[in-house]
Amino acid sequence: MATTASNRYSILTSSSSIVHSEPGGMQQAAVYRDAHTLLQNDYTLQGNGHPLSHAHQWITALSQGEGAPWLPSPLSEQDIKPVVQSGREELHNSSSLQHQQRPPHLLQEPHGTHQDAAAWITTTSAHIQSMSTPNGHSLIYSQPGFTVNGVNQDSGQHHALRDAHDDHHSPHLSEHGHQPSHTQGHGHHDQSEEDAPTSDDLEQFAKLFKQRRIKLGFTQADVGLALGTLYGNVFSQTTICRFEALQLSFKNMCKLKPLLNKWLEEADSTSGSPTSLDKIAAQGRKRKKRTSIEVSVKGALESHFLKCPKPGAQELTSLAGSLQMEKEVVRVWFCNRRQKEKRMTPVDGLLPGAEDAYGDTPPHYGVQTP
DNA sequence: ATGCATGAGTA
DNA sequence: ACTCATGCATA
Repeated sequence: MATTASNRYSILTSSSSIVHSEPGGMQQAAVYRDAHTLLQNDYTLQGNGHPLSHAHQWITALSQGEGAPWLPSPLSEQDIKPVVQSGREELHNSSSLQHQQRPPHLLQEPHGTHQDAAAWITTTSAHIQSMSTPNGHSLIYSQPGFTVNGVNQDSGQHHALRDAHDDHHSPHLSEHGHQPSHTQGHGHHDQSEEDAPTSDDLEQFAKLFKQRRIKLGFTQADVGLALGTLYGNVFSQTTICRFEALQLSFKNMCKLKPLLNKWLEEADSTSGSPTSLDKIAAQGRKRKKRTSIEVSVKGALESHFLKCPKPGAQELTSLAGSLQMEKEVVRVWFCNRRQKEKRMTPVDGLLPGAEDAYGDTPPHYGVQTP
């Protein structure tokens, strides 16, 4: 049974009024970017040339009536983000908005042998492998070849311990240093510039950030918008939330930290003249309705994941078939699941013995969730 | 706070 | 086809 979900996407969603016009107060879509470097997150829409990369099944499967609702309209269709603001603060400070960031550090994927063998930090410590933190803290998350030794903590004035995590997997020995970039022999905490933060730094910062943010009375969504006005990069509540919860990849955390740090400074320095303002109006992107997978099915997927986190196309098909789900949904589920494993705060509930049986998921030690 | 989803960039 | 960054929609 359990075939309730996974079929039927609400095709009755919305009237197909594609075009929209901003009646009334239409504000300039603040599109930063004019002739500068762009990053990645700026959806440049044009009326034509839809990025219909992959029209998947749901379209063909059940979209004959008049096209799947989530499909971009064949005509005018823009996809900007509908950033709706809370509508609390409508102050506007004329901050110079600039667009540009791209931290010169943080190398890209080395993709040499292992896709994840990115060697970021590499502190100049002597020993790398002491996961058993005597202090019982220091979040070591060994992801792709990133070694950090959070030994020697200090400033015993914050969180004592979160949980009794005793099941430490075997402290695998990582390869040694191979990144003669620039050794940063920092003996103390100091991470405000462009240096590779350690996972500990990130954890610290995230915590502090959240605290300050709340103190200042901002919501995660507010921050996301503020970042947009400050740097031209808008972020959603989701992202901010994940940052605070350390649910992003290490690399991603590193990228966001400077931005959030800046905002923090701005925020509390100008704690009187709020910032924030425009929101890019957006409208709609027709998305596929979020399919909710039943718990029972999830369980099944989980099981398969433990066995084989990377099922082949064939396996996906059969699995999907037996579960009566679209293959795409299953595929995406696995993708998302894999991403979870790569977060700084790995998913809990890992059974002992079943580790990286596929040589791609390095064991991670990490604890979180206060 | 999270689950499912999209898309750009890669391999 | 997969990873990675990111977010809409939802619990």
